[in-house]
Parts: sequence; structure tokens; C-alpha cells
Amino acid sequence: MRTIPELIEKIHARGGKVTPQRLAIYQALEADTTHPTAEAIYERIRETMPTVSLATVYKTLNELVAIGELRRFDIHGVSHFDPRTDPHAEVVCLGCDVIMDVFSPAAVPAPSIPGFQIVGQTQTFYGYCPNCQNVQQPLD
Amino acid sequence: MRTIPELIEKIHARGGKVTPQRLAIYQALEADTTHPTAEAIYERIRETMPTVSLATVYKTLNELVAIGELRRFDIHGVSHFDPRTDPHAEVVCLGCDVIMDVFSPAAVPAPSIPGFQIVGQTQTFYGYCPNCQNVQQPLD
DNA sequence: GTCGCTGCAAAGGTTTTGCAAGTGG
DNA sequence: CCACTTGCAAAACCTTTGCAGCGAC
Repeated sequence: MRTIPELIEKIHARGGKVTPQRLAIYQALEADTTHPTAEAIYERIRETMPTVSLATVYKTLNELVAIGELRRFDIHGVSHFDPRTDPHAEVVCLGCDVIMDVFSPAAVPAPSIPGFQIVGQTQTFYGYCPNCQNVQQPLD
Repeated sequence: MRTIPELIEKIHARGGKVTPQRLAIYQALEADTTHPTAEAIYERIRETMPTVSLATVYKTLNELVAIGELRRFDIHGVSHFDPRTDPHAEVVCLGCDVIMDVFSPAAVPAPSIPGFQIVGQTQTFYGYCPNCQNVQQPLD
């Protein structure tokens, strides 16, 4: 996701409007590395804007995804959002669904897929975080 | 996912039973590189076993995931299943959700995350397939 | 014969949609 | 002012769950 002034300009250029709700959502997303769910963003925004609706949050997030400013992915049936759209690596805990950015050990060249236009990439590692190793060992 | 005879042995070793429904699901999954949804597997199995239920398909798939023989991931709120559990790369079309395995251009070393136990990994590329480039260009 | 599995139906949770009222540019 | 956006509520969807009957071993 780019900076908020740039984002505002981009929204305007597309004929969109920057409402207080949208601005609050942009600010909530900015530099949020926790891969929040729509619900999490909704709760955070409600602290300062109690009348906002979850539907509005979804609509705004989906718009950002559509214009390539936000990445959306699902973990166990729940959507998460990531303002980082550059290549990076993540680890997902199979036990508790926590998602963390990790320092990617290697740059990854884009594959050549004829006719396919690549706009982003992530490297995803699946495993068990320290907490969940105690509870649920992966079975053999 | 390992071969069906090996899978049967593993299920038995865990005290499980290999019913005709399960066997049909194992066979449907074997070497399926299309990253099918539960629904897709259900439809395929119904052709030869019309009385099977979607709940049974889910239960069986979830069991395979739990014992590490199947990978499960969600795209736009729908679960997909992949019998390939080795590290590999995939491309996901942001327009139509089609998922394809791609030949990974480089082996990727696992990152060092203290206390985190890595059990699998994929490299995911996001983009637009030839069909969807005509419909929805990623906006700039 | 036992214990696990199946199939049905209903529940549970997330995300989307329709629409009247509100408001940014 | 016009078009876009909001908020509400309902709908749509996928997935899980409870349970009685069935069947693998």
C-alpha cells in the first residue's frame, strides 16, 4: 500500500470519494504488519468512529484489493489483509493461525508463465509456533 | 500425499477404517494437480457413488490434512486441497481464482525462526491469467 | 460385536448484497 | 447537485456439528 496522500490521489483519480470512514480505514491499515482480519480493522476503527459498519469496512478493503493496494488472503475461512504488496515471506502457524512476516533468506526470481501477468508474490511457510508445538505436534 | 496402499496402512495404523467413500476420495485426490475444492471432489465422487455426502468428503479431507497427507488453503473464502505436500510454487489468478503449479525456478531455503517448527512451504505468485487480463487489468 | 464412519439436516460464522438516506467534490 | 458511499438487515455461502443407523475389521 502506498502512502495515504498518494492513496487519496489515486482514489480521486478513479472518481472515488474519500470519506471519513475510508480515511480511518487507510490509517488503520498503514504499516499494520499483523495481517488483520476485517473484523479486527472494524473493531479498531469503532474506537474512534462508533457508527461505522462492518459492511463499509469490507467494501473499502475490497476496493483497495481491486486496485492493487492491498493483498487479501484467507486462513481457515477468514480473510486477512496485508498492506505489504512487495515480495516477502510469511510463516503461518497451523495451530493458532498466527501469521508473521519473516526476513526472506533469498530473493526469488519470478517464474516464466506464458501469458500470465505476475503482480505480486509471497513465500509461505507452514508450521507450528512455540505455543502450539506444546499443544499439537504434527502427526507422523 | 503418499500412495494409496501406504495411505491405507497409515489409516489402519491409527485405528481408522478404510470405507468405500474414503477410498474413492483418496483416488480422486491422487495426482490431482488442479487444487480442487471440497465441492469439486464431491461432484467427481458422486458420479460413481451417488449417495456420498458432502459432510463425509469434508471429514475425510480434514483427516488427511490433520495427519499431514494433504495441504489445505483458502482462496476467497473457499477451501482448496493439494495432495502435493512438498515445497513447490503456485500462481493464483486474482481474477478467476485459478491455481496452477509452476516449475519453481529456485529452491528456497527455510528461514530461521527461533522456536518455530516448519513443516511445509509454498511460493505463491499473484497475477492475472490470459483470460482475466482482457477483463480486468490490474489498475495503476 | 465394537467402535468408527456415514448421511442427513441444522447450526455457525464470514462475507456480500439491496436499498433508502446521507454527503463529498 | 449528482454520483458515490454509508449503514442496516437480510441473504448467500461454505464448513462444521450432532446424532441415529450402518458397516469395516
